[in-house]
Amino acid sequence: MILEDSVLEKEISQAVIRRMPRYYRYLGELLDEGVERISSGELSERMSVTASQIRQDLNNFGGFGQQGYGYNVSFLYEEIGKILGLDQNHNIIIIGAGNLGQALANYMKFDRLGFHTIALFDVKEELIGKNIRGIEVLHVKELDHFVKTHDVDIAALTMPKSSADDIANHLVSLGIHAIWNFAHVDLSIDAKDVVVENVHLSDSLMQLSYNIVKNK
Amino acid sequence: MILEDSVLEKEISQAVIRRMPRYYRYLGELLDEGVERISSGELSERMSVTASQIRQDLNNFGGFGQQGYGYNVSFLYEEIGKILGLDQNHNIIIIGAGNLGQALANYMKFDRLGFHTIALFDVKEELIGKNIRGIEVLHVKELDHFVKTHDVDIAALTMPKSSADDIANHLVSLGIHAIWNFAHVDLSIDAKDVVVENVHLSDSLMQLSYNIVKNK
DNA sequence: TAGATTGTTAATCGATTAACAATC
DNA sequence: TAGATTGTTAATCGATTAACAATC
Repeated sequence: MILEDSVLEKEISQAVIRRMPRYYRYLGELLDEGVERISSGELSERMSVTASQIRQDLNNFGGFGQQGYGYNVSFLYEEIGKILGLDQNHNIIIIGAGNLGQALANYMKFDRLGFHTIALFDVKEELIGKNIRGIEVLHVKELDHFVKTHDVDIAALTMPKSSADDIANHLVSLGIHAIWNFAHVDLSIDAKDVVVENVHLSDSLMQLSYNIVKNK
Repeated sequence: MILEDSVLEKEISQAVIRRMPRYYRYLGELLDEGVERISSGELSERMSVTASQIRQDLNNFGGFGQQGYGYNVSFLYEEIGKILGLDQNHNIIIIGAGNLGQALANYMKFDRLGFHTIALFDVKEELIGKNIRGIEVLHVKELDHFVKTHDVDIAALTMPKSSADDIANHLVSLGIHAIWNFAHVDLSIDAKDVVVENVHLSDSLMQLSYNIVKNK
């Protein structure tokens, strides 16, 4: 039974996953425009990808379309939302209440997607007690107690890289399984069931820089 | 001659480019540790990639190693820096002086890499005149004059998505060729010689969310 | 010199695109 | 029904890995 499951369950490549939020975004726009149905051909033109890729991508998760008709926009939007886990709520804590941490806490867009920041943490006394859209900045020494008494799904690391690895491993030991890492390091976490998503801003800037120089 | 050039010039894939900043980061660490030379084998273990990929990647840009010896850390570090354009200065302006814009302006790390923020722009009166590490927040109405009188290499867009596309195209018309886009939209710029690097934070969060749900 | 490790070619693997039968 | 468009298989393309001759 277990064997059968693992055999049937085809792993979906991260290349596909990376494209799903973009589909979700475009379908949201179509929805706003009042478009009811769309074919892979039309969508492909809008998004500058091949229609083949769209159909192939979607069929990793099931047949959401109908021959001769195309895809129902609102249905597909909902389905991709479910695939991405947007049908459930995710509580976020942010470690590092500097500008970046505060910026993340301020994004109302994340709330609309089901991601709710419930606390920020920092070590700087002048930040403790500060309130961002009703979200309080707490001292890091309260982290353990907070995590044990709240439902925390994601920890965003927006503190300096020097402490990132220690904090990350500590959070994992507290039972956190998902880390959104903005620190400029690759975290070394041995636990196998922890997912890490990196946002390396300086890497992104260097990529841009490469393309600038190449362009000249 | 032109034909010959374009034939010889093999386009390097973005997959390779995306890995270069990571090599740069690890080499920087080795440098800090005082390591003088490293083989692709040792580096591959540290970075959890194949030695083959490292050699293949580097050889897109030239032979930086030596048979029987490996790679000289500081030389390779310098060379990758050059490839990524870190041997030159890049002036950045940030459009949108909210938390995210301020966070970017505050990153001293970028300065160390040669990326200097020289101004922020916003429309909110309460932000105008504010000073971040000596960088002033100006009103957007001064944008044209500023760009014409300064050497601006990169524009970072950290304002709401509603105005992102208009501003982006306006910046391009002012002669800016590189955009670091944090707005949650795909910019539609027709100019062919403009490079855009997107940082879609909500896409990143959704990817994380997918992996959380899959993990359960 | 012998040993180590690169640079590079060849083999494999995976992802994208094309094609088309199934079907609404 | 005829036309449109999907779902899916097959073909192509590109990226990764393996292998090894070149050479320090």
